[in-house]
Amino acid sequence: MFPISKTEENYLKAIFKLYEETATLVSTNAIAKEMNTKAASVTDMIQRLSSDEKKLIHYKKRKGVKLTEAGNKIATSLIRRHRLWETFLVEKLNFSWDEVHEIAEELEHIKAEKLIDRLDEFLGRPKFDPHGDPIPDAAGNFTFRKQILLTELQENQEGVVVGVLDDSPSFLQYLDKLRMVLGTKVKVLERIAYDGSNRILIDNQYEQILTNKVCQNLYVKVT
Amino acid sequence: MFPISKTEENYLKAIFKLYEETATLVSTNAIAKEMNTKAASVTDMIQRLSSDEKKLIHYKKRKGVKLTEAGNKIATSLIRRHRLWETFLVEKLNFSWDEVHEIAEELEHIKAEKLIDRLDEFLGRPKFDPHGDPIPDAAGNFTFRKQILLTELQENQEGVVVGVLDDSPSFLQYLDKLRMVLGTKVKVLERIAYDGSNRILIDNQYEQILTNKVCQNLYVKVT
DNA sequence: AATATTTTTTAGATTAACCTAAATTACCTA
DNA sequence: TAGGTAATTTAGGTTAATCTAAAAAATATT
Repeated sequence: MFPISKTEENYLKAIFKLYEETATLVSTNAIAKEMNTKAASVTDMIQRLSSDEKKLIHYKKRKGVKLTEAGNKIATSLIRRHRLWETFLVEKLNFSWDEVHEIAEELEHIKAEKLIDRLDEFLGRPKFDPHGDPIPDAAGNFTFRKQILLTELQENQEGVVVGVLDDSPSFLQYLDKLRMVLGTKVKVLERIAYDGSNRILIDNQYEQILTNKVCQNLYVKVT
Repeated sequence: MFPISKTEENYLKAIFKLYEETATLVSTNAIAKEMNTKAASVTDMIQRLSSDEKKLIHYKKRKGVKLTEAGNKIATSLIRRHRLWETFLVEKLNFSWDEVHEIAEELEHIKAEKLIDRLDEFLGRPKFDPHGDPIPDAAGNFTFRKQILLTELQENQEGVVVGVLDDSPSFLQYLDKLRMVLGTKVKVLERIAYDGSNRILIDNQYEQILTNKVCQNLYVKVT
């Protein structure tokens, strides 16, 4: 295989991300913004990545781009490396999850297969990184994070409201009063053993006690 | 501080190494050989590293180069990172000591101070890497590996002859016959409890039984 | 539809890191 | 010391990755 530069890898990662977010062909400008560079530079790189020798992206002039199978494989591998290193930094080196991104951004470009596999093993082949994002396995398969009930969230874990089990008007009205909508951030501050009630931080702003019953009817996704 | 590229770092490391080995000004050709590049490229880089903005090496045209204080600091930091990562790979990821070099060669260029400090801590602030080479501390100080007597080397440990205790001609002549000189590699294959004699592998080539008396008069450095 | 605006591409330059070939300097030995 | 060889530097060129400015195409607006 031809060698892929760090820069090329970063472009592939950006295209992967943008395509995932929008599910449409990715525009030159969108890539330029994502990569903090100029549209002209993006066009250059697009031409190289879509060249006959590389074929890492599909490109129709003035239409936009998306990854080919080969490009997708590389991007997935990068995400795997990134998230494994983030997990390492948080779990083994005691970084907090908000300070690991830039360092992982560097580490992810080291390609040695054996290194990644040993790291994966050392970490216990984790399926999710410290932000709750899935870590693709060596074959590139993601485990989708199932949504869980708020009662299943551990103390100090954070999540985002993604749905309800009980969709009765009274429940929804109650949620409304609590200012909890889809996308609201929640954090379990404390779970009171006595009655299963929960001290919840809503939107990083205010605390609220929620009963076990309420929490059993709220779906969240770990973040 | 101005940014230092990976390539510049590698040149500094090479100059450090060559200067340490020869203790004389390092020649353009020596660097070219060490870095697998051409003399002309080396001259280019020498000019950049010795420029008024950088001042990482002392350079007298056609005389050779050596590191400045600033250059030395960078090289030492690189060695620190390299050896810490090697230690990590061997001790935590179960690599064998002969397969870690190239991977560490990549990892060493990641500069985040905090990463290196946390890694150091995670490894228990080791003073030597898996090859027995000293790991400089955060301030750049090396712990010198004390020389020990060959009798103090463990079974299966390897060392390099660095001196003698007894410097009588008869002893030196005997060593000469054994083809043991300064720098000769030795490995303790077996220590015979009965009489304290030692089965030694010399220069990775031939075995020899050495008496306890001989081994008590030979200084080695663990490798 | 005609024009204006935005997006994308092209053209042409720049910088770091390399290269080869040629010129210069240092050194070694007869 | 003269000449020859080896080491070093200079000159000039290449490639990847960037940039700005301008041209071209697509999209929006009147």
